[in-house]
Amino acid sequence: MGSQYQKCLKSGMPKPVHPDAPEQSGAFQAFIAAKGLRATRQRMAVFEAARSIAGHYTAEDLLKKSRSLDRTVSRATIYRAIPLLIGSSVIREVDVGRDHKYYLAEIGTTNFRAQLVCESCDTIIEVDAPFMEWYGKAVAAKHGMRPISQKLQVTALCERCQKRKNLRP
Amino acid sequence: MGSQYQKCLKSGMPKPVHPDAPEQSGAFQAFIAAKGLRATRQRMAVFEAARSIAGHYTAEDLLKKSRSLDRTVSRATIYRAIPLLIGSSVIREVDVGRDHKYYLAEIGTTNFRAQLVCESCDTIIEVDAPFMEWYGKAVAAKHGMRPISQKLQVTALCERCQKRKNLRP
DNA sequence: GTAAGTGCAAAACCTTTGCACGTCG
DNA sequence: CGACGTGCAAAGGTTTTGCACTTAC
Repeated sequence: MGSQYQKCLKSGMPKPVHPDAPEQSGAFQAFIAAKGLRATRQRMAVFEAARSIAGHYTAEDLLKKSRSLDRTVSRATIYRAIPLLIGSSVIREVDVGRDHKYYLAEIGTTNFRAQLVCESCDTIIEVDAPFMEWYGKAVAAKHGMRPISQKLQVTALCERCQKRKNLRP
Repeated sequence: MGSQYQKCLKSGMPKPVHPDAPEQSGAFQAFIAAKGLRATRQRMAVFEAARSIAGHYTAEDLLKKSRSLDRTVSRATIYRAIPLLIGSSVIREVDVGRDHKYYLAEIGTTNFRAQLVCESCDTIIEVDAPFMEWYGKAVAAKHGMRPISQKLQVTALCERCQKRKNLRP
């Protein structure tokens, strides 16, 4: 935590990539350029991979997919690229307290989202919960704190796993 | 995750220790006995330590405190005792996505609690949010899932850290 | 050309586990 | 006694980092 990349992103971030924009790749390159970074072959491969995987995926999934686009992408590059992708709003990080974090292609909604996590199969469903954003901010303010972000996470058993006697798939 | 202890606790758990009961230690021993476990010197030391630390603490904090009561307590014993303490409702686990988990002596309230976490100093404030319990369950049900637990976490900057220019203490 | 970026492998970090010994009942 | 519990140290698994080599600009 707290790597050079994260620090770099916190200060003076150019405006985020707009996920709905048709010229996604161009926007990411713009972000890269604005930060004085370089659009390397590996970075672009990770970017393409990050956009193309459906649903929630792990860093390892991202590595596999990236390597299918560019054989030379290493694990270190994945972990170094992730903060850039988050900073440019290409992906979002979802930490549901499992052993690894999940990532998700950001698709434009700015609404607050809650995560419904199946305890058995780890499937994550995201649901809009705009009211929560207000609620969390109000709670923080009530305690003299300046709100930054919030997370609502419901652990549950999905329909399929309810039928399957709670076995991991 | 998913150790023998956790499995053991999931099935046929005797009724939890009542934190408000005056004879706490006795109740914990009762839990231990009901599970066919043994009330060892180390276990009782960890139990006493877990009850005596104020606020949120880490496994390492618990180890230090336990060792101050019984020099022979090892790190392994701490990690093996934690699921027992959780199972008997002596402590509660709080995972706010930091590198380590936090624990907290359970003090009787059965209300749902949200966590207000200071991003800078990691201080955790717990606030009753009974409405959220209903809300989370409703969201799960709406998606055909059977709710198990939920977590509302607000990351913010506490008053002290707002003044201190966000430096970690 | 030169500084940023990369791959590799080792390190870091909390937590878990295998094993031989200790001890509770 | 005999199984449960313990300490120690090593293993686990994800993420980070040091270093020398590449490469984008």
